[in-house]
Amino acid sequence: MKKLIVIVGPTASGKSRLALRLAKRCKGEIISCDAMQVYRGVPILTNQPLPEDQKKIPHHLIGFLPLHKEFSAAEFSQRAKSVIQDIARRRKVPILVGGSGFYLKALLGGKHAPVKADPTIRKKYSRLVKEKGNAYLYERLRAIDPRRAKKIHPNDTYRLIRALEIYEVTGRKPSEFAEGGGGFSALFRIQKIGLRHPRKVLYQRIDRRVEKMIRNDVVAEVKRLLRKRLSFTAKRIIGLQELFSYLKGESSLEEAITHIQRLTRQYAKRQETWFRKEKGIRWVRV
RNA sequence: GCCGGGAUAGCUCAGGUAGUAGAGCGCCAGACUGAAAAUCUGGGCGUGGGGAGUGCAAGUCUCUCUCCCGGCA
Repeated sequence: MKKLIVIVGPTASGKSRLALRLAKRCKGEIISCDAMQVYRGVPILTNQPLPEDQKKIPHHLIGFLPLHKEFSAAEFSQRAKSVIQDIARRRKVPILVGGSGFYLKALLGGKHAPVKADPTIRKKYSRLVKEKGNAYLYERLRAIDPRRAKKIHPNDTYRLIRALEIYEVTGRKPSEFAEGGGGFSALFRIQKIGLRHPRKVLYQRIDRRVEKMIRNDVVAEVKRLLRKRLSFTAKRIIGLQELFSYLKGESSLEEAITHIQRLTRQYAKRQETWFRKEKGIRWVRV
């Protein structure tokens, strides 16, 4: 059976470096599993691997998508599957590297409702929430699919809307699309490596990384995007809004930096929560 | 030096008529069914600046000291 290496861990834990080392040693190719590194034009802001490293080792799913395009776990899963199989066919070792736990789950974890996000439907429900509150949406979901409703908190508008969207598009209960064993992950012998640091060290690394981003002139990178149309997904890149507000004179650079550092630390914490519960990871303390 | 205004959770601050304290943010923990770097949930005993006084009882009233911020000199 073919081997698939998966490297997980919070942001700034050193995943890319480890991946590069492994790839050199075992003729591997790297596939990024990162919701934001897919975008073109933001290599500094999203910490994409350096061009020189990408030249030495083939990297995939990095910096290929224009910022006005939406992206999703679904699309990631599709693309990653074909890239990984292609690598394996060429007798190289695919090395999946990333911090987007949900994307990893979409790829390895199994089935999901085959329903694309529909902006019109979502807009409709967003308006409903504003008018009648999320309790109304929750009751509506409970009426059609109590099983799914039970797993969603009434305040979690995001998931409520998604569940109702699935129902509206397919006419079937969202809970029918239950998780199943993924056919894809069965094709490989998966070896998961997790990177871990003491919390204090990780936070220091994050703070330093943000400072380095500034030194590498991330401000210039972001300035070019000021007047561009950005997709819903791309708008959520950490640091984008903060640097925009600096560029528009609404905050100082100092404030923006502190803010970005904090958001990144909070993100890293959530990533740790996600991966901590994941089974079969060999944890490496760096 | 004088006149005001402050000093309460890590930070910013709320706290009629005195009855041992809350909110936002942070922080910690958790969830996560194809927009996830998102979204959501749970967690607050803190020598109430120091000292003295009045009261059954003081963050809350009185006095005093220390420090901070305005204004006037």
